[in-house]
Amino acid sequence: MSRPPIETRRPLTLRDVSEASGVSEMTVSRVLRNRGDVSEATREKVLEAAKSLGYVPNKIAGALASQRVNLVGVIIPSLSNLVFPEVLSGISAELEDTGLQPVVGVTNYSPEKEEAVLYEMLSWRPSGVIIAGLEHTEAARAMLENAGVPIVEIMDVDGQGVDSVVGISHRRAGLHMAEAIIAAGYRRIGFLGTKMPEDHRARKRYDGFKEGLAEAGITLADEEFYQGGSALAKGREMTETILRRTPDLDFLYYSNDMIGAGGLLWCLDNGIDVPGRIGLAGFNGVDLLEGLSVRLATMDACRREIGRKAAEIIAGRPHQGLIGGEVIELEPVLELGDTIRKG
Amino acid sequence: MSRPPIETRRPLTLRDVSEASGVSEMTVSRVLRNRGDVSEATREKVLEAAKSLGYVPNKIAGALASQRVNLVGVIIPSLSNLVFPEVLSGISAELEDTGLQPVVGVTNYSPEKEEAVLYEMLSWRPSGVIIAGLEHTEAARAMLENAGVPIVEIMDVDGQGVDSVVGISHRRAGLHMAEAIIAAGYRRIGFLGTKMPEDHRARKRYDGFKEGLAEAGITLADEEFYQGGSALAKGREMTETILRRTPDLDFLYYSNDMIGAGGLLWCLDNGIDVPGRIGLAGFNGVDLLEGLSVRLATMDACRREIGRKAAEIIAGRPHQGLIGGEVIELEPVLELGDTIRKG
DNA sequence: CTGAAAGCGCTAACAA
DNA sequence: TTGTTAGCGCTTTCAG
Repeated sequence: MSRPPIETRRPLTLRDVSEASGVSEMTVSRVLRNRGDVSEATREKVLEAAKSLGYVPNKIAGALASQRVNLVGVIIPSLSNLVFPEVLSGISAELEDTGLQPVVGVTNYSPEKEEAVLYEMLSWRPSGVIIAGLEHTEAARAMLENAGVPIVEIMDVDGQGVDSVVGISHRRAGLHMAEAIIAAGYRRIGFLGTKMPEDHRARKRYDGFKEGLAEAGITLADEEFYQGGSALAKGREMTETILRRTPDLDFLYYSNDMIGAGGLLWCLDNGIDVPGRIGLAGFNGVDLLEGLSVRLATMDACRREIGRKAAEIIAGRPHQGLIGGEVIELEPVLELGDTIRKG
Repeated sequence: MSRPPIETRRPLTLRDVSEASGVSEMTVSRVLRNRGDVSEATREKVLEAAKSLGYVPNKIAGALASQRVNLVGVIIPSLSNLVFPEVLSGISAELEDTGLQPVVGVTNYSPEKEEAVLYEMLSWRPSGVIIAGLEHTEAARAMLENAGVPIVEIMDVDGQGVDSVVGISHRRAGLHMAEAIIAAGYRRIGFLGTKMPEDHRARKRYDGFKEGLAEAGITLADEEFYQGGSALAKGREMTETILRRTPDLDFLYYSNDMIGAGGLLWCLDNGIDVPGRIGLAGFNGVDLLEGLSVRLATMDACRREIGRKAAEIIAGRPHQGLIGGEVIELEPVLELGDTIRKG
């Protein structure tokens, strides 16, 4: 079933509206942007002409002329990670009434791809850039430094940012989780996470976690890593694997909630007493999982809030002058749930 | 801890590279775009100058001059629906090597927001637009018709598209699910879904489902709708509610996999025999859930594939001439899983 | 309140 | 292989 081709006519310009309304291009432009004083009469004439023609302004030309682009570049590692759509949603909510629009680029956790995406974004001369993480290639870092627009690095505060930074300390998140686990009396502790050298935040949590254990004179009893696949399913598998290998583990710390939920479900299916026989904890506070009958212990990473604050910095910067260099550290909240023994 | 402000120097232009390399702007431009023949010697000179200056081309100016924009507008209702990030991922994969870049706009299922987002997108004169659904405001439809670039409406084929269409028939998806359920011997059937007047695809599945039941002389025994909140949790709640109200139901059809999974978990927790006492089915084939011990019956909506095909149409159009009007209907695959009785 | 002129930074088209 | 010229469609600036 095919229909006649869309006709490719010349796109309408300001001039068309100008001619149709008998008003100069300049005045038409003023009306369409709500700038300067225009008499109500001309205003209406113009608006009507524009509407009846179906005129859509050309922002390319507008941006070139005004040297102003209402776009904010947002660079994130992934859209399937669940965490990032939430950050995005915070950004998008905060930007709602500012006239700014987020443009998303995805890097798949590849520094090279990140560099390429950043280059591409900067070539559109956005009003600001929000980028996940503090670790970038040298070239990317140079681009960020020279972009001449506000840059906000998000998610992580453990390191040195280029301009502003909004996030949590993943190192301390891991450390605090270790402390809570030890305080609850667990001693034979296993770690389960992703095998992703480029997931710096997961790594920092891992490091912080081990640090926290070390403070209590404990070392990780076992660990297990995975790559790709459905996180829930991987959580099951890994849990089975690690418990088979090291049966006396009494706690499993998962580097994210999805694998943690998989592990939890596996334990429940297999009649393992949680948190009596074994305790579990994840990371992120994914609300997706709120419907589980047993609530997994986790740490909320303040994802929406991070998005909001980052967007706020970009949107606010022009007003408060180009200050730059804010560092906003949010405090992740430990939620004990039902998978860590109380007292 | 604050650092000195980012210095706001004049952005570099082609002219700066031209002067630094002693080559004309035009030749610099050619080198940077890999266009036309340039001697290896000049080429290297230019590249080095550009790199050492840290020059990033201005696509705004480039796009205006060349009347070409390597952006593809993608307009979707939501990023938290899980389905859409998957579609996006298909689009982004297909566009990978075409030089085209997706730009995402989110409508929150609001037709007015969709109209606004579309207007905004078209004002950047993208090379094409991919938009979810066939239902738009009159103004939005007019914009799509007059955009002068390929338009692909995705997800749904039940209705009349503006240009090309890639999707599945949600009506028939619902209908087939009804047939499968009846064939398995279930008779007292309940429906659980979202209370979203603007989710036309869910509505079409609902209609198709009832149609399928009607063919067998059956009517829906009960139904329950929800709005907002964690889908998994809502699935639990609604399942409890509907079964309390209508205890003799022997099948529950959920309008998406997440609430379906919530219902499944509730049944398992409450020792209800699935699929013996009651059968369950969802919709979407969300791999996120692959780790459940009992696999929910579902219908894969071919989300990545839809994204791929849509992007392929946009990317391919310039080559095969502006034909327009393809309609690609994909066939959702019924996956019986473990929650529908066999035979 | 309205209009005219001069670009924004780049590329198409042509000339050398 | 390289350079020159003339815009792309809009906004800034300044003059009426």
